[in-house]
Amino acid sequence: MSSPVVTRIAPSPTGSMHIGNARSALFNWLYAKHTGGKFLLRVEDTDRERSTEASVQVIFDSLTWLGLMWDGEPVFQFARAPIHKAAVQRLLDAGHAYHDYLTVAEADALKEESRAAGHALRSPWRDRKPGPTEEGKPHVIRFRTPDEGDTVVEDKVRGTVRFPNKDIEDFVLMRTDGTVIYNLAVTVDDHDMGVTHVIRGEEHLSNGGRQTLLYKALGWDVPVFAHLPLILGKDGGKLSKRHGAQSVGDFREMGYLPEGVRNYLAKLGWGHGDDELFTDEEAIAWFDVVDVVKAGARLDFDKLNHVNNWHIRRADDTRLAELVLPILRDERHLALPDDALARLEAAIPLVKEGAKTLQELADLSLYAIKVRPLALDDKTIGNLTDETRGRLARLVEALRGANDWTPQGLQDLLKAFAESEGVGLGKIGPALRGVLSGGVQAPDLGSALASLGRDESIGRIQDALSHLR
RNA sequence: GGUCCCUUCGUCUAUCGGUUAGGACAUCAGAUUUUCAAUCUGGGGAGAGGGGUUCGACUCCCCUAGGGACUGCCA
Repeated sequence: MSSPVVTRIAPSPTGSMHIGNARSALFNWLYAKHTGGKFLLRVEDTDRERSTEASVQVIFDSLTWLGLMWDGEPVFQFARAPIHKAAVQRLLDAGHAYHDYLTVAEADALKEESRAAGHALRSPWRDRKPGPTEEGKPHVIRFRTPDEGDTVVEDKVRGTVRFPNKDIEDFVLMRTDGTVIYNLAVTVDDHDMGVTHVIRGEEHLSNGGRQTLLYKALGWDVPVFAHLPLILGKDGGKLSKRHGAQSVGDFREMGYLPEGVRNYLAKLGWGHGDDELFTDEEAIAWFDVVDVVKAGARLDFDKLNHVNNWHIRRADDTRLAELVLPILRDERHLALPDDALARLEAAIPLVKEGAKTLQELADLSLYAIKVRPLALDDKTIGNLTDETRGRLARLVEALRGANDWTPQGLQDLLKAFAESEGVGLGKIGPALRGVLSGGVQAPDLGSALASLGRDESIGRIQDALSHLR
């Protein structure tokens, strides 16, 4: 009965993709998936200064990494300039727009006057035909905003929002150089792309009024609008670099999983009862724009960490190992053994419960990929008393004979060994830990031994016993 | 200045006129302990203020205060 939903994300290439933009993309994606509709991408590259090939690529990369794949080919706004111009001409022909020969300075002065008079800018040129002096002179084309009445935006999250027309200025549609302005381009493109639901940041709410005016003047159906609350920084201010992260790339570098970011972002400004941690399938099944919250939300890394940890726990270990490996190799410049990937795969399931990010997962699994002989930290060296050395040597024998090389089996073996030595585990644990890990974090000893394997474990212990005297 | 939006624990939120105002993160205390975590148990913590409407308001209306967006020949 109702036409299929079409949503879109329309970022402009600025060199990075803001996380707020990413959330808009997510909500559009979720809503399209939820309704079985389409999610389109339009690159707003009309600002030729900033629109480099590289910054366009950032948009593709950011969305791809986030797992928000768009349907069909992306639309490039700049390429549609002739269509935009035709729309302006239609507006001109219908009397909804006019040529304005005011200079920038004159327009500024007039805005001041209008403001003082209690209304927005209305150019004298709206009812004046260019004379011989103006013919051929540079000028802009402005929209003829109605003087009376209100423009109403039926917003899915904010309800009915009315803008008095007298307070909406005769905004520019086409610049002196013949290129069109944002509001015109967006309206024409959204219409041509068949967009049914415009879901975007709250900063566009007042543009919703101007665009509604354009849709009506052009004789088109107005799409459903839904304006999302802003994402704020920890201090409640606008999210910026000083808050630690603001672009999709930042979050990626900090070691967040795309599904973790999706989950957290979805929770930021939208909710489904008490559900906090969920999969994409659940989010898609539950999502609806009418459930979006109105107030701006602060980005909280503690909560993000918690959400991300949940997704790391349920992520595939091979995938995690493949993500952690380059961090260790390329970011930390560590020399890795040939079987590094296999070692990481063995270690990750033992340590991932405590990892909030991939960076932490790298810290926690670092012990596993160290190359023998390990450099020992001072604390461990201090622990290697003659007494302890004797015990470790005897432990090596016990390990050689171990027939249950599993975390639990080895845990039991250690307990039994400590007992046979007549001491508590605390007497041998710290030294063994240091010798096995080289001083970095490692899981409990049974798990550490199990993940390292018999040869590597015994080798590391013997290295310590022989290399240090 | 004008227009518009917003306002429940520190943070994200639930509540859709009747609840001891619920949950999550964070925090605090305890348990556990071979590092760091993780885990378990328990605790503290909220309706911006003022008026209405109503038998009854966090919930509806108005005012004030505070925060934010827009007010570009940027998007």
